[in-house]
Amino acid sequence: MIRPDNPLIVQSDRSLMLHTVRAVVDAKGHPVRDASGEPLTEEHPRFAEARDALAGFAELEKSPDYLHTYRITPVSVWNAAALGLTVEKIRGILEEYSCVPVPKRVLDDVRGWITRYGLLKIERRAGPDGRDAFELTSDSREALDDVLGHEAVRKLVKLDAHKRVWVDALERGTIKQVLIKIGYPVEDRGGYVEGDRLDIALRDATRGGRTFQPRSYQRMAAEAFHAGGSVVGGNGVIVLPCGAGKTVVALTVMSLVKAKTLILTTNTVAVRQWREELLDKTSLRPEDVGEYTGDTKTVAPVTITTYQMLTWRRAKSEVFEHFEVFSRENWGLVVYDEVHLLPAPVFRATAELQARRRLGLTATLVREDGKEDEVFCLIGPKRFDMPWKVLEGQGFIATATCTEVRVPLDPGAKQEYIAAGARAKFRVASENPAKLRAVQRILERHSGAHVLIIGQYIEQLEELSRELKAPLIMGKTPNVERERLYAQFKSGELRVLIVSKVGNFAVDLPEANVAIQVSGTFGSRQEEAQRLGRILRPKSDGSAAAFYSIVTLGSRDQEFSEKRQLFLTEQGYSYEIIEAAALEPQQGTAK
DNA sequence: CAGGGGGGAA
DNA sequence: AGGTATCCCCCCTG
Repeated sequence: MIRPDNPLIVQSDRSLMLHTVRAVVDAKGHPVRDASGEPLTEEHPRFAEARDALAGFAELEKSPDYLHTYRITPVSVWNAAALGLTVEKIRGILEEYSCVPVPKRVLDDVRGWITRYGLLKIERRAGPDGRDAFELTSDSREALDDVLGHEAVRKLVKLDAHKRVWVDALERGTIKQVLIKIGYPVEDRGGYVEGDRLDIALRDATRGGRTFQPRSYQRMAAEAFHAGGSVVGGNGVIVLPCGAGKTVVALTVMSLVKAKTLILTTNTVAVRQWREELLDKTSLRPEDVGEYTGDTKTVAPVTITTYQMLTWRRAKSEVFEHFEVFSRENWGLVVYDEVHLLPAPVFRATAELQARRRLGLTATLVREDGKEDEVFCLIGPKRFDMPWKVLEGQGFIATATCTEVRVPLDPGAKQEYIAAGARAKFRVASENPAKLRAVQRILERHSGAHVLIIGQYIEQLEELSRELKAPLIMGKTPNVERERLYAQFKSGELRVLIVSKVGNFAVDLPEANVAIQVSGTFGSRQEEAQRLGRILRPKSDGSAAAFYSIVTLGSRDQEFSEKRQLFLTEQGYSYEIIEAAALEPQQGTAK
């Protein structure tokens, strides 16, 4: 039933336009105007539910005030399909919110994609020589012939006399990468090696003296990953907001798999935090958990390392030396922390790990390099997700307000901005000295708060550090120093901490409740989400968190800022936009 | 053996 | 696209 007052328009190019507001009309249907004659608008009553329904299978592309644009993409549909969304359900959602008939072509495209997912399967067969062999199969001979028509596929497979298609165990990952590129996401039913057994349990009242229970959604996520046993389950991605406790999901999965585990993460501090969590919340003893980093190289039944370690090569060498060390161990599970950041070379290493269970953890499945399909085929599809606002509603992550503060370009920097080339303009605008004053006003506004100031240009951050007399943590800050400052911040001794890109992720600072972003990496949606994530740990007093993004009015900085906000907007956060002047005390009450 | 500096990589 | 920061190893110093 199509209703003309619905908020959605579905176009045949698979773009979706969603109205965020509608005009306020009087009883006669005339627009109501305010005192100055401007027509009044109100949030469209079906906007929020439509936005939440679309988030399941479409990606937000643009979010100006009145009209949000989404796009339905193959990977977004495949991830939805992995969670059981069907063409009929998608049709139902589109028709529920659309104000015009849904073009048949859109549904045909979606049907085509969903049909192709799982049309090709990889099955394990006992080979003649007793070794495992893998067969690429399909109920559709036509589909098999179609992919065999591609040179890249033929190079990776062997056909036998019965025209059956065989894949070498070493090419199991590569064939999936090639096939997804030509539109065939394979269902890998090849199963896993079990790995060396490791007795690991979550620490509970009877074991450690202290009670620890995963939250219900953490348990659900772990079980969704594990479900299906040794053939279907056991690989894929769990998507949970920052601060929702993804580590605990991994620990729960480990207690289900009970095998040697390799954990890959982004940096050394994260390695240490993983280790502490493992020792705190599981039955593992210190000697069971090894750190493998630049500082310490211990391989233990549970080993934690960084992505860069995994792909490190000697100059001009082809060999991943450390990866070879890990290859010798019989892992039953590999955990990919912050899987959206997986560097491209890790895909190559991961292609060789297809026989191991693989758990990806992330807050945002989006990447800015468009390699979502590689994550999909090498780690696995999305197995579980939970919208940020749902967890916020249940009190598991803090309520947060987002504010974009627009600061005019400092007069002193104006000439420089005009003279700068297109490339340099972004940097000049990002480092706008006038941002300092806005930061100071925000600090006054939140006088008792624990504030993180986050930016990407070291010079800018050093300047802020001098002016605000607050310490700065950046790449060259030694780990000891970092840990000292983080500890001071946690204890409350330190109220304001400035961090460079180091602070983007994997830093657990439960007390932080205000974040001020002064510059960022171009239009990175995931970076914006990570930075908001720094302040989402629920506060002991249940208070709200505040996120500020300071941008230079009318500049490249402001344009990129719009792009950065897309993911969080998709999740239901809305940015209040204010001018810097509104932060000044004398005008503070005016709204 | 800890810590700092240099160079390379993605 | 855009460019910075970061992390790794190795070598040096005391």
